[in-house]
Amino acid sequence: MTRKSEDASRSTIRDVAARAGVSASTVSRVLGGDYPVSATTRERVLRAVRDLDYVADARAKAIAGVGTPTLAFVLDDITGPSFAHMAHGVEREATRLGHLCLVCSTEGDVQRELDFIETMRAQRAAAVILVGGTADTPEYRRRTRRIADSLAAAGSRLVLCGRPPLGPGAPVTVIEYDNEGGAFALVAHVLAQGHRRVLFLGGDPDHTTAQGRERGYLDAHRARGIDPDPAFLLHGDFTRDSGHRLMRRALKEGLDFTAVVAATDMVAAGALTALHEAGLDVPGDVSLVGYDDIPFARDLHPALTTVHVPYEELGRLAVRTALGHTPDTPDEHLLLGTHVVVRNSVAPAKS
Amino acid sequence: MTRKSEDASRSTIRDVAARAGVSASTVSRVLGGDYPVSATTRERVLRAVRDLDYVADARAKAIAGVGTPTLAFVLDDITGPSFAHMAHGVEREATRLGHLCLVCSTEGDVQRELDFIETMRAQRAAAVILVGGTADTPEYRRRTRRIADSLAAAGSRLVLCGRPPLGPGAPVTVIEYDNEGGAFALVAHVLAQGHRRVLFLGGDPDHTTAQGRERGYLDAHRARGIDPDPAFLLHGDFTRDSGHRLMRRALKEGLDFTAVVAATDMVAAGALTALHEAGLDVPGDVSLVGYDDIPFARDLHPALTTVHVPYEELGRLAVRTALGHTPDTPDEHLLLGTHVVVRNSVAPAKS
DNA sequence: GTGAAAGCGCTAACAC
DNA sequence: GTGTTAGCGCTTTCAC
Repeated sequence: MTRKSEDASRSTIRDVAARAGVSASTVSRVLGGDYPVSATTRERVLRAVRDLDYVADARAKAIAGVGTPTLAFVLDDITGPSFAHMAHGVEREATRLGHLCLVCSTEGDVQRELDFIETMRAQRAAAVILVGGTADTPEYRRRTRRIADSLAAAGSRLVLCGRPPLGPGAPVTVIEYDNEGGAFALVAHVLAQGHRRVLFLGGDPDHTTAQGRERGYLDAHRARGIDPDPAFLLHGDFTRDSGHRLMRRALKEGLDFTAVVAATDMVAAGALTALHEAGLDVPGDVSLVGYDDIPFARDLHPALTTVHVPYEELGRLAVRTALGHTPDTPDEHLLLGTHVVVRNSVAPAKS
Repeated sequence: MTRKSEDASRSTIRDVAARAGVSASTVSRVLGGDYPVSATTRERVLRAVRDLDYVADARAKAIAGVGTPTLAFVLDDITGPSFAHMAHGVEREATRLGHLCLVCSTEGDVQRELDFIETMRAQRAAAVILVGGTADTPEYRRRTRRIADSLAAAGSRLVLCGRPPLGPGAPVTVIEYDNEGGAFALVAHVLAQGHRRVLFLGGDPDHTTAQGRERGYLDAHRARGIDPDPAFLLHGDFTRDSGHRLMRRALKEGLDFTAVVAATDMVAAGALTALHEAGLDVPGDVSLVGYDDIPFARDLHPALTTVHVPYEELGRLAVRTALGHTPDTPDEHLLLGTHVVVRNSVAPAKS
């Protein structure tokens, strides 16, 4: 039966030393691992440690130069399935590599993002991973570039995961996936089924991820010599509710389409429900596709044709590359591929 | 144009002091905020800070007694929607209260959980929040109890969020929701529609959450004087794939049921797809209900009847109560209510 | 108003 | 093997 400390909250290495009748250095040594200490001393120290339920203060160790490295990641909202998968990848790999993980959800607030990064710099985080796209403005690039420089100067590293590069020369690691290419392939698939009036349920027009997917949508049309009707480009966000709302609106306005491309599977889910509510059959009356290939996509009815994105892999790679980075490593930029997963939500166009 | 430091990685308060021609204490004072410092000195210091892109080491501040408080939360896998929502609640509230958040996914590995908690104790985290149910064994309780004591002795706090108490006297804060009650109401609703042969697609029989829901299922039957067929109790985990697998098996084995109760919405989603694949209509041929009320539940077809659980609220409350705890606060135990959300996946039994 | 000195909890270089 | 000392980067008395 281990006796509990009287006041573990204050128990320090010196308390342990005192109780064991040795010096603090000795305690440090037995706890530290590989250092010759006599068996009996070690025993006494260990006993004192147990009695006091002592555990060394990690912060103190850190400033003494032997801390557990930490890694930070910041995302919009962990609640989105694709974010969650990236986060999971980051988290797993960090743990595997013996790093602690600090998180922050910004709820899309740029200031929060900035503040958090500064805090991470103060924490001397080994790397800061920005997860997911963002509103891309010149101002944003300028600020982020500065952050990247600061972090780099401090021996840390900024990682953009699922977010485009900042431009040449910025000391950042970027791991992204091909939104444009994926959307292109997806829309090409829809067009190949004969659809010509294809609705696009997009996100925030300033958001990089939304932009990439929209570009793919547009390019796929142009590649076929089709000039997409601007009225078919709807904007919202990446949530289920946005998809539902947008779809209802399109229906109410009497937009004449035979297929709809949703910017994410969540959006597609909401859209699907709106379609069902309107008594429309998918894909009989209208075809529908999503993007992300979240696990749930298979359970929609009909099972959703979508684009698979290796989110977990993305997260894992982000930490691996960031942590593997040394001052002479060239700045890395990985672009992961995606592929269309054909299921049952697309049918040939009627006419 | 801010001049960038030559080597910000080493720039310390003394570097700033030197550059500003003052002492370290003075720098500390101007950065610290409320302390009389002459305007010109302050200006010089601030300039040096900018020039060197200096930011005080948070770890050092911490051991000097003025750190940013930190809070840790550990869960199985952020990828599950309900976990994600709890995490989100925790994260938001922590941020609001000015705390940093450390995360750890255990992937269900008990040892990982233990190790992480110990690490958090070393980090002097203000509270450690264990999110989600777990396999409940005497061994588990003993260990967790010890952890709770250690944490308490160190002035920290163990919080069980969505996990049952450890027994009397343990210094823990527990915020849970009523699995049993929710399941009871849900199953009662199904039985009220005349169903008598109701399949239960459960989770790990040792897992507290799974157990609670299973108890609710059983009790609802008994309350009606029905003795549920043990063959109708299937066990798996809380994933979509588990639901799919279990449902297929039940179908293949020719189990004769008219309704199915899934332990989570994810399980229900997989089950629904399996039902569809078998050419069965829901709720025409068989009724189906889930648990958790994840956003997606509305987009299943038919929209899923389920139990709403205030996950975010749960997370928020967990941190609020934990952080509000003082040595003389009585140990709190909050049990949040749930309610059935009736949608379209249940129909009256045929016969 | 500002600096020198002590101290936070730890590790490491240097003695013995 | 083990203790003493210095030092990590910061804050905070305590003097002046």
